[in-house]
Amino acid sequence: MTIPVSATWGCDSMARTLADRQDVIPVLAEVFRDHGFEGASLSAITARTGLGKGSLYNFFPGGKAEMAKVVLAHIDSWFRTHVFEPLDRTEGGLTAVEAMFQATDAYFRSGQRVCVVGVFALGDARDLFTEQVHGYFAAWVQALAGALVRAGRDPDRARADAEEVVAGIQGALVLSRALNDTGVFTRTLARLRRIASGD
Amino acid sequence: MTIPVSATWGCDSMARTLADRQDVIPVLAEVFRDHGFEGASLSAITARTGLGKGSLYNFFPGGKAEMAKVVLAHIDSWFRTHVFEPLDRTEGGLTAVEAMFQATDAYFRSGQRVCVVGVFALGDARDLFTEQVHGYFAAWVQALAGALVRAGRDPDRARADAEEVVAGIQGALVLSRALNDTGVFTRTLARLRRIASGD
DNA sequence: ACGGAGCTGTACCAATTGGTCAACGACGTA
DNA sequence: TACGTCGTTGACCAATTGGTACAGCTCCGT
Repeated sequence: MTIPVSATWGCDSMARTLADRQDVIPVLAEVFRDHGFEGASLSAITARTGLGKGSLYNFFPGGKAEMAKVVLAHIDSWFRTHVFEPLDRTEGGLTAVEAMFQATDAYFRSGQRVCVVGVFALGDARDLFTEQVHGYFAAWVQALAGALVRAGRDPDRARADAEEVVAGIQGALVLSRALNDTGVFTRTLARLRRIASGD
Repeated sequence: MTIPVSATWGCDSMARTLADRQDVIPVLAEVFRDHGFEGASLSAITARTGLGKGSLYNFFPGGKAEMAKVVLAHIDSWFRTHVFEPLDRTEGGLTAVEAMFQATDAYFRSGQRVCVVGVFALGDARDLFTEQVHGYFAAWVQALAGALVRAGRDPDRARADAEEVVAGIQGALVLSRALNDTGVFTRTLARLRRIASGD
């Protein structure tokens, strides 16, 4: 009945548990992305990850809530290193801003992939993960606004522009998914680029 | 135990069921708004509406799916009469556009209320109500783009602007809810107004 | 070779899910 | 006053939910 682990795995062992927990996180992210927090049932999670409940609760003793927290932390970390910190490091130019748009377009697959944090923000999950949901968007707006200020924009205007860009990205995700048209996302991103570069 | 219907209602009878079914729809909309489609459990619905499951299934034999369809139709109808049609009727000016922004701000309570269609669009429910989700946003973009064209804007530009405004509204809902700050919604709406009026 | 540590699948749990249905009782008519 | 109609209720259903417990397994250090 049961297949020996080594038969399907066959590598050295120490890395096993650590590697697996790490490897599972992106899969969990996809499940939460597709179904939201409430909709991500344990059966869906076990099916997509290929892990039994035992393993899942071994990795994440806190159950679904901990899985979601880890996923949010993983996303936050990705955006911090690939988007927020490059923006923070930028001096005068707008190349980091353009890099942000490219990273965003790639990450969300031109609107075919939805934002987990955005999905959480719209539902009940917001109140379970207030901190992380708030932190993600606040960090994004702040990083972008800072970069715009350093590019010479008026601080109030920079903050307003940053809010509009971040909101615009989220809205483009909603709209392109609703209309099932990646063109909407691409076009909206193009217009947001213009806003970011100061019209 | 049971209170006679006439004691709480006291009107003529023929209208009763019809009136009730109509009255329930906004309550259903609130439940779907708060919890999404999957999250709107029948127990939550019975609690908020005060109706037993029997009455619910008497009004909506199709169950949750029919309730959601009716809610979507109700929302669509509201937007058609209060937003889309005024936009369609407008001739040259932008007063209907400004009216749209005011109606939108009031409807979404400056971002404290979320868009049911947007919530559905991001989740599994999109594929259950493809038609209605698509129709709502397509109609909005089209009505707004038409008004902008009639106000003298280049058709391609008008469509891009309309997409950006509608997406921006949805994004502002996400962002203001995530940051728990209605100011974000108000500010973003102000900037979208500028886009709509041609910078 | 042995033993312990820890990963894994799975049976099981109470609670809840969406949905059904038969009995109840309020109503208008006669 | 009696009756038939019909909306309503809440118990009940199988299925599924998130979560627990545990026995069995593989693996590693000794």
